[in-house]
Amino acid sequence: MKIGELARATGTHIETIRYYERIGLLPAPDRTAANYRSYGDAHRARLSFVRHSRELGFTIDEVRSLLDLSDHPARDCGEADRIASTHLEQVESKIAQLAALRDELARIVGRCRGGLAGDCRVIEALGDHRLCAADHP
Amino acid sequence: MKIGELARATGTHIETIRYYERIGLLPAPDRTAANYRSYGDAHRARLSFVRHSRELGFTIDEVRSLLDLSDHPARDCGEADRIASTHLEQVESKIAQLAALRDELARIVGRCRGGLAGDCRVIEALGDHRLCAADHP
DNA sequence: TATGCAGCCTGTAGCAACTACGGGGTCAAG
DNA sequence: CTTGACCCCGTAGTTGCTACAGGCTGCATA
Repeated sequence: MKIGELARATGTHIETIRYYERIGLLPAPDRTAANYRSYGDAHRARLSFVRHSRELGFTIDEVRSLLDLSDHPARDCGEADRIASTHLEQVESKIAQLAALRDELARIVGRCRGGLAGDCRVIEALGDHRLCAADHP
Repeated sequence: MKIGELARATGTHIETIRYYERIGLLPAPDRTAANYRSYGDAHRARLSFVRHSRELGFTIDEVRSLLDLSDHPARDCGEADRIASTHLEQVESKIAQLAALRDELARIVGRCRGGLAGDCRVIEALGDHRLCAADHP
């Protein structure tokens, strides 16, 4: 299949596919006589793997390691588990961070009663960290 | 105070301060005879405002608008409230997104029983979106 | 046959929001 | 008088794409 088709099949932008090829995340496919990229099912599977991993928030480098493992089925999968677990921890701490942030924002927004910017509690709160209820990032 | 002092006082990198000046977020301060930047309390307050806003996740452009309001106390603060509310919504949806992600990751990680990458459920799950419990970003 | 248009090619530049670096000037202490 | 901490500037790198510009290719239609 051509690049446009692969893009549609995987929900990826054409430019992103070429980008992944450039950075060595996807292998360079064969070319047609007209120099068009020509992909097969293996390419599609690999790109799906990449997209799915990216959607789950893994960095490109992590995806690289995961792909490498997937390419070497005889290797120990402890590394995959470690990458995923570490990432899970990061996601969890990011959630906690954002929750603190949300609380703070909600508190700030709740205090606005309209009127002039000079009296605005939102502006005031932004200027003075001491007005914060709790630590946030 | 000099830039290093301001940096320490606000928990900002020196480069970041210069960057903010370059993009017009902070006014260019006076210079000493040796061409060192020389800051006063107004600068420190403004930088604190910026840092605090950034920590709360506002974009530079949003910070610019908020600073503008803070510079014009006679203006209506509805805009500040709007920016903060919109941002709050974004944070909330980001949290929901990450929570879905966390659930999926936890599910994936939980399935790893060790062994070979070829049999690893983590790798498998990454390759096949259909194995997902729910929609994630 | 001509022509239009979708689709592909390459290479480069842009985005956010910094961060790092190289090569140099300044200043106070020892 | 030299050492080290601090400051200056300008530029390039980071992550993960995305968006051109300028030019082929391939197929359908007039």
